[in-house]
Amino acid sequence: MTTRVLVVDDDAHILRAIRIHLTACGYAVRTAQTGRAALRAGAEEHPDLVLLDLGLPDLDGTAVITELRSWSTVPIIVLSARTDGADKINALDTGADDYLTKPFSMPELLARMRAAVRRSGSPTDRDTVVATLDFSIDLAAKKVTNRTGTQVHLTPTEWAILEILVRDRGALVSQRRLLSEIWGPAYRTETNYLRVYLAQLRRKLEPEPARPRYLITESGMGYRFQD
Amino acid sequence: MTTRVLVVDDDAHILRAIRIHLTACGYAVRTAQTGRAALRAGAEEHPDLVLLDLGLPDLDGTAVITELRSWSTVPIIVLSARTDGADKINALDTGADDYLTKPFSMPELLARMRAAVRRSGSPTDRDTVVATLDFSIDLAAKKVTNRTGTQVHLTPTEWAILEILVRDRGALVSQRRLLSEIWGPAYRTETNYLRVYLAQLRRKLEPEPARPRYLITESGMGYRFQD
DNA sequence: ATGACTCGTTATGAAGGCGTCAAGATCGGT
DNA sequence: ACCGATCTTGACGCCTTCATAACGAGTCAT
Repeated sequence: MTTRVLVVDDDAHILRAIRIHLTACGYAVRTAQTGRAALRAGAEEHPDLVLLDLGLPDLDGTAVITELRSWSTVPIIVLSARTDGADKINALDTGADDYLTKPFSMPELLARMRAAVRRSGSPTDRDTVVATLDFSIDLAAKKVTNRTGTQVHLTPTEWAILEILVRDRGALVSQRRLLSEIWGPAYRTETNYLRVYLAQLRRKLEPEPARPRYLITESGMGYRFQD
Repeated sequence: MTTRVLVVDDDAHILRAIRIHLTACGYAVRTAQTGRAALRAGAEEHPDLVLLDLGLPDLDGTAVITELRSWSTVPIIVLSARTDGADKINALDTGADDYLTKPFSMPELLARMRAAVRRSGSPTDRDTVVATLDFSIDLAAKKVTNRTGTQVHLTPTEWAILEILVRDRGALVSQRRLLSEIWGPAYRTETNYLRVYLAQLRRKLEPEPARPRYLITESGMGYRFQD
């Protein structure tokens, strides 16, 4: 679930510096040095975010924005050495989401990237539906639908547990984390609660509650949601 | 369809200057000089955009952002005299969409406002008419029609609740969000109100008010409009 | 085999949430 | 000032949900 960033700049040094920083912060980085390469990479890889320098050798920066915007709503943050106000306004009105003037501070860029990704993530509601063979879970609508199409009713606690497990689907979630997040840190040792609620969830979701396919127990460690 | 902007700043001069500029550009401007007034105005008027100064007399600016973000996704642009990088990052991570340092150029602010509104605008509006087997709701005309074709009369509060539920039809809407959007953040815990009005809506809309088909209660979490 | 341990399952009293009704309070128009 | 519509507020009984305990099954080391 890493965020994929397309970085476009004609200066190989800057490109390298940004790549190192972003990779260290957990982003998957793809780079392009020309406008055409940027458009190709955008179409091929559908990045979650674009960092765009306006001073490209082949195409005007605003042309890249226009072209991208003709088919995509991916957030675009412009990085530019031009301090001219008209450039800023032009880029923003063409479809850019944000505009930073070089030199900028790396922490600020990272904060603006987080803000841009956060914005683009929620309203579109794409990744919020997790479907299996037997049921599907809509995290945004807080809705679980059966294979027959009927809705499954979950209590607040059941939903809280399922939500954590599904958000980190595939990964092992420790009992401690579940208990701390739902009941509070003081209940870290009440593993009893988890057994009760996991049983209820299995009865409601699993085709064969006695032999769980999705809500897996890792004995002594925690639980895992498996697709 | 003019864009309504809430401008928050403790300095009356700046407030006045911004108001004049924005009004001249076709925005509908509402102002607030304190954090509390801002939160009240936000809940009452549902602005399309918030311009927020961080240096308020009563509340910390980030507290205002947090409170707004607990129930609203309205774009927030922070205007601040603080040039400190940490403030910027903090505000952005709390939920702000953009951050401008004073003094800023008016054209740039306007361009960033256009970008923020553009982003937030379109993805939410779906069909304005929602029809079920028993009634149909016209969100644009604010009208509800019975199966027999007669119009159902709703009070303003009833309509406000129904509108929120129908706009996010299928999704669970938390009690907190309903109360914050309609009565204001201070009424977050008055779940009593919701019970009364949901009962009234059911009596007017449901074929069998005792056994709701459309206005579903999710105990402990919120309400859902089901098609 | 025994005991220690973890897990799944079920049952139950208590607490809190919910629907309902009805009586004041408030507001707006005549 | 009056009246109707609307909103607030409190009280009551029902129902859902929660915490908790008890018990059986499986696993592992001794």
